[in-house]
Amino acid sequence: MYSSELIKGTLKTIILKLLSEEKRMYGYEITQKVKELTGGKIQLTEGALYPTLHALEAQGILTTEVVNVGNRLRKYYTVTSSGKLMADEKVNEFSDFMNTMIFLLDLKPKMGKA
Amino acid sequence: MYSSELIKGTLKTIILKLLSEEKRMYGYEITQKVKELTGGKIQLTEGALYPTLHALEAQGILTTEVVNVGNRLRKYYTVTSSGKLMADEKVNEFSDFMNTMIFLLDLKPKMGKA
DNA sequence: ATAAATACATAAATTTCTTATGTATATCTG
DNA sequence: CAGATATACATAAGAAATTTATGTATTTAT
Repeated sequence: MYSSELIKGTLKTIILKLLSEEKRMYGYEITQKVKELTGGKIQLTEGALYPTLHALEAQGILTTEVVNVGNRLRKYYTVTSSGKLMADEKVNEFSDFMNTMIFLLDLKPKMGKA
Repeated sequence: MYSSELIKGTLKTIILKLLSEEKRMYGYEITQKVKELTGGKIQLTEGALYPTLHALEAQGILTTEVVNVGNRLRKYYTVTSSGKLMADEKVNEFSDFMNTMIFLLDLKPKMGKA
């Protein structure tokens, strides 16, 4: 787990990127997917996730459909077309930001398991 | 300029890294150096910078010496030995975090002007 | 002379996230 | 089968970090 300061500000970017790829996902599913993809290094908390999803919905970035599974409900989120634009913008901005930080912090590019 | 959300959480890392390289710097100098190195993409605000410097000093991460230049004062900051350790930790953590994000956001490594 | 730059500082307001709490069903484990 | 854990949502109080605004004062450029 990273110190929480670092992760701040990336939540929307992560949500929009995942939803851009996966068609639709529900909140809990997003937390699990992020945990899985990062080997537990990033764990989204519900208290941060749900309010953010609600806000994105209110802005027309996401739409929802509630589905009953067994006896429990799931709220699926889908990105709208403007949401896809925003997802690209956010990812590009973060990418650009990383390059700036690599230069500023004098980091060597790492060719890892990618 | 990046959306401010992104820059959040990187302030201490930036300060400590610069001070680790430059021996000693004063607050205004840090803002100018960051602005210069990032082509204006990151501009530290005084309202964020000074309280953070004060906090780092209170924690023994930085020490200060006030110098009179002409008729104006400059407060120079220097990293202590524990500050150097913290600088390395912060930079390494951010580097690790970036790798995680590159994977999560499916970004291609960019060989740029570096 | 006036504006802009240099150089510090702090306080109120805002944003964003953490922590805590609440509800309810489903599944695993001994 | 009872209790713990996992699934699945939600919100509210508090904390943390930053923005915006304001203040003081000197120096340099126009």
